[in-house]
Amino acid sequence: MGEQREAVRLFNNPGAQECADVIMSAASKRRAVIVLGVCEVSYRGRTSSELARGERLVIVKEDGSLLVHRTWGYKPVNYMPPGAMVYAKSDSGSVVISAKRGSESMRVVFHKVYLVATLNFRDDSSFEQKGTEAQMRDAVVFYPELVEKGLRVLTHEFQVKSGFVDLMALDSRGRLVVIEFKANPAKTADVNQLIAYVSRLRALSKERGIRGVLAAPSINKAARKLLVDSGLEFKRLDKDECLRVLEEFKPTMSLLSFIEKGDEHSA
Amino acid sequence: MGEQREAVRLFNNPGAQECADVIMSAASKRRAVIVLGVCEVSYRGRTSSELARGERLVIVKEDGSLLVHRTWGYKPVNYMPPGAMVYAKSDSGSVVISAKRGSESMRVVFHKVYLVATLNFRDDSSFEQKGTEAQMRDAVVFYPELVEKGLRVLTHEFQVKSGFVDLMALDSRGRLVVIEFKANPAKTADVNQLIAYVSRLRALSKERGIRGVLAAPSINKAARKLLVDSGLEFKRLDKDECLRVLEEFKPTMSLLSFIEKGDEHSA
DNA sequence: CAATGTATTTCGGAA
DNA sequence: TTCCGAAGTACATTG
Repeated sequence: MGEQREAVRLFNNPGAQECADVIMSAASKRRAVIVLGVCEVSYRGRTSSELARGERLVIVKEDGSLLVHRTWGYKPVNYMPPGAMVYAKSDSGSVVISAKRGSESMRVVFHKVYLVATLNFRDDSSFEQKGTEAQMRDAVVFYPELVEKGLRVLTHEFQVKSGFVDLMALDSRGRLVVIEFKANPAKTADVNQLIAYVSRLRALSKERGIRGVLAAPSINKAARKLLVDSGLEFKRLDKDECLRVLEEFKPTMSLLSFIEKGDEHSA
Repeated sequence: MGEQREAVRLFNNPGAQECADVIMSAASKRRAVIVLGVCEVSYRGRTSSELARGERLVIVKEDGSLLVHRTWGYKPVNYMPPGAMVYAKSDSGSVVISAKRGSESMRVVFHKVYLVATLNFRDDSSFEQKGTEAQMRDAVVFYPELVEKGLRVLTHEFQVKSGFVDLMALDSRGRLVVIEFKANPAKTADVNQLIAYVSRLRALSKERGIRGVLAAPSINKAARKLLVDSGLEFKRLDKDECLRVLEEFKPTMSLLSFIEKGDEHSA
């Protein structure tokens, strides 16, 4: 017995009809195809784009995604996301690959095809990645001093539906403090969010002493200016510091979590 | 005479040494290479990742970017951005491709190579795209009725980077209108941006009649609620409509642009 | 399904 | 060069 499976099948300098057939056949079997040749590309959908004639690598993947790569750059110059319906046909000596997905459509016309290869690939390995996280908010809930001394947390759902979570607290002088956390360097949009929230809160309560604090590892210059001009505050909050606190309080956390659930039931 | 240039050079089932040589040779000539085969990948840098053995397509581009693609998904499962130094060598029957770029490094080990192809591609076409946020704004500048009848535009810098507010105008009753454009469906963050700007403007000028308009192709539910609750308005603005207007006014545009530059010099 | 945040974000333009 | 925000962002996760 030899190999049953042919991982790569090559078609060198195929005719237009043969090329179209190969692509359609692969698509029907849910196999990926790569095409090397001279093509032009047009796209209509979220925007419109035209890419004139040039030599490129086109990848039709088994999930319907379609990538047009030039010989430089990380990103494809044109593409369709997964889920597109892909068709190929021969048209007066050219190969036309078209893809549709909702209101988006893309069309690749190959004037010359150097190579087509169908891929019957096996790849079920999982992709393992380590080293990302941001549960700064939980850390602050358990150790409010990370933000400032004397802070008492009012809202404290440390159910991590990570999302922009505004924490409400009282400072040492009894003023309401709205805290917004960001795991990444704070941008203008983050400041806008805090401005919008605080301004709504002030409009509702007529309370003048409401403070707004943006807590993040860093903040860019424009954002900082906007923040200060708006009478709000920045607090540098290091991710590693938060993680250390979290580690330290981990046992307490699970215990408290249990107690709170008990409280809920008794309420 | 015949063709001088060979756009694609194929090496079918190459030996490990031959494969490594081909890759190194291509790299030295600044040519892209694609490799089909069985590989495993590890990456160290911004995070750490391991990808176990599987059949994949690897692209080494002429700018030093390195992409590992599976047969599904838009994104490469592993990659190095442009600017990496790429090396290839044969190591006890395997081909090892390594890439370094600052503190980042990636290593692809091919246990079996089905195909290597070096690409000597020509592709100097420009990529033209239409339908961006900036173009929506330009369209409204030339045809304010796209937003509402009687609107007069105050600020009208054509290719100004956005950042603050997109457009200031007066409505038919003389009220100040702040308009923010979004080419994509409007989200909460976009509403926040408008709230923040309008609230600052109101605080500064004590003017009560300031209107805020968010102009976008659509708006999601949460964003709409926030918008309305904040006393602001939504205006559906179709991308294609804007493009048609732009086409119509294109000659006028370049002329006006020229005149404005002239004004700057005379000022 | 919609909405929200993350990304080894990448990419381009302006300060 | 650095900074900053858009992207045809894609993608996972959670309500």
